[in-house]
Parts: sequence; structure tokens; C-alpha cells
Amino acid sequence: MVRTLPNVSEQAARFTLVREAHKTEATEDYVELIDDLISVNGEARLVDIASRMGVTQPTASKTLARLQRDGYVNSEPYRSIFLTQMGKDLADESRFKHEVVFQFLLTIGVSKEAAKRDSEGMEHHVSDETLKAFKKIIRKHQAR
Amino acid sequence: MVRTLPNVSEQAARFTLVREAHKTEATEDYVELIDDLISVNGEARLVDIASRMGVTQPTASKTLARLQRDGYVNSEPYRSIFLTQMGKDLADESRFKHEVVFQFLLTIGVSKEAAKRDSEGMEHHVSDETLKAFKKIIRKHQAR
DNA sequence: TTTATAATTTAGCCTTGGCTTAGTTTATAC
DNA sequence: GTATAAACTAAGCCAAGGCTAAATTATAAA
Ligand SMILES: [Mn+2]
Ligand SMILES: [Mn+2]
Ligand SMILES: [Mn+2]
Ligand SMILES: [Mn+2]
Repeated sequence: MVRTLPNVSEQAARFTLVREAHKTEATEDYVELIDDLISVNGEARLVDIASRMGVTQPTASKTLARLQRDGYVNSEPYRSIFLTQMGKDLADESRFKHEVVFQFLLTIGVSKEAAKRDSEGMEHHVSDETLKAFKKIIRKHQAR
Repeated sequence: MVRTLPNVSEQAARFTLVREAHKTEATEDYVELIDDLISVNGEARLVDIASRMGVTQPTASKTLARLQRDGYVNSEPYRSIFLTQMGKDLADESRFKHEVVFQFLLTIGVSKEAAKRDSEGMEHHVSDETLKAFKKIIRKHQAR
């Protein structure tokens, strides 16, 4: 039972914000993965990006073309993928947020598997304020 | 710095799961809103659904046609929207999950505005296990 | 060094979920 | 009871992000 409805424009603004977040999700997940591949494998190949994202190679290829168009990556045809400075910055930021959410879930007693799964989606919808609250709780827990 | 990469198929499965969640997001948000409109206004009109979702009427109309096709709502042309039993069940489930996430954020000290904003996105990526952990913390906090 | 395999791209298809513009129906006001 | 306004639908466009099938390029093996 809902007795009152939220303010129309504020509710609309929230849904709009979630839609904005969805637009940047693919970008964040891709640059984070590319950065991980580079740091572990020395390079990021399309075949690995595709298999780790769980999509076909043509799908990954098309997404990477968008990322290149938008200035996050660059690459020569048939060669591996590099991050631009902008891409590297976004990767670092995304990984940090992802890690905080993951560690937070572990801290409140969620299993490692569930924490991995849920943080992959939640990370894109956590504001700086909420992230700060998460960090505080992680810190408090570590200090015991 | 990432020293090791996660298992390929497990990582892929997590991304696939997030993509699955995205597919049901619109449905969950719509049926929850429709149910709220019915319980407060007595009926759910397209014009209100559109303005509260922050989209144009044609966009809402098309989405509702999909929901009808998929068995969540029904309606006659130019008339208000009704939930099927399946739609009502999903609305209840969605609202409950949404409410738990919202209350949880308040509990850990996030402001009401940020909690409203973040819960609108997070709700769709929270597993039953995480939801249980959230509920436990809310309960603990209420008991003081 | 040729040949086979693996990686990548190209082309073309689909659904979702946005939009605008224009037409139709319903409700309201006079 | 008719005119106007509001609500809704129809048509058509677009981008993102999935897919398959086929062509191309690069790499590895014989
Ligand atoms: Mn991430
Ligand atoms: Mn993610
Ligand atoms: Mn909700
Ligand atoms: Mn939502």
C-alpha cells in the first residue's frame, strides 16, 4: 500500500538519472576489463574481451568502435586495444568504485560469489555519498 | 593493479546476469509505478505514467504495449492501464525489494534524497542473499 | 614457404527504448 | 450540444547492443 506518490518531477529525475547511468555502464565495464587485461597479459585482445564480457566477437568489436569514437580507446585494425588517458582514468575510477562495493558486501556478510555478482551491477548505481557510507563501514570493520 | 584475472566463464556469467537484470528493469519499474498510481489515484493513466517515468507519452505507450504483449498489463485503447495477476505479483515483489534497499541506505546514514536516487537503480541488481543481509542490518538498527 | 587455423572485420538482421510529428478519440467547458 | 483541450495512438526515425554468416588478415604449423 502506497498512500502518497512522490513529487512528479523529482521521481522523473530519478528515473532519468538511472537511464544516464545505463548509458555509461558498458563503457565502464569495458575500460576496466581492458585495463586488467593489459596489466596481467601485457595486452588486450578482442578475443579475450569478448569471451570475458560473455558476448560474441562482432558484438565486442562494435562496442569497441563506439569506445574509440568516444575517445576511450584506440587501436589499429587487427591489433590489440589501448586505453587513452581518458579511458585509463575512467578504468581506475570504475575499478575503485567496483572494489569498494565488493568489499562492502563482504563486510556485511555476503558470500564472495554473491558479492562478485551483485557488485558488477550495483557499482553503476552508487552515488559518491553512498560510496562514502560504504567506505566508512568497511573501515570500521577493519579496525576491529 | 590487478595481479590475476578471474575465471573466464565465471566472469562472463556475471556480465550476462547483469544484462539479464537490465532486460527486466523497465518492466519492474513500470508495474511498480502502475500499482502505486492505482492504489493512490484509483487508476493508472498513460499521461501520469509517462510524466513520472520522465519519458514522452509515445515512449510510455510503446513500453506498455510490450508489457501487455508479455502479460503484465492489459488495457483497452484510450483507457487506463490494469495489472494482470502476474503484473501485480511482480509489482509487489519489486516494491518490497526497492523498499528494503531504500531503508537499508537510510540505515547506514545515507541521506533521504541520495537513498531515493540510488535505490532506484540498485534495486535491480541485489540478490536474495544481499537483500537478506540488508534486512538483517535494518532489523538490528531498529532494535536499538 | 606454403597451408591451415585463429583472430578480426564486415554486412546484415533483430529488439529495446528513446524521440518528433501528426492524427484520432475522449473529456471538458461553454 | 458543440467547440476546444487533453489524452492517446500511429508512423517513422535513431542509437545501443545483441546475434549469425561470411570475408579478410595475421599467426602458427608442417
Ligand atoms: Mn566494474
Ligand atoms: Mn559492472
Ligand atoms: Mn522500484
Ligand atoms: Mn528501479
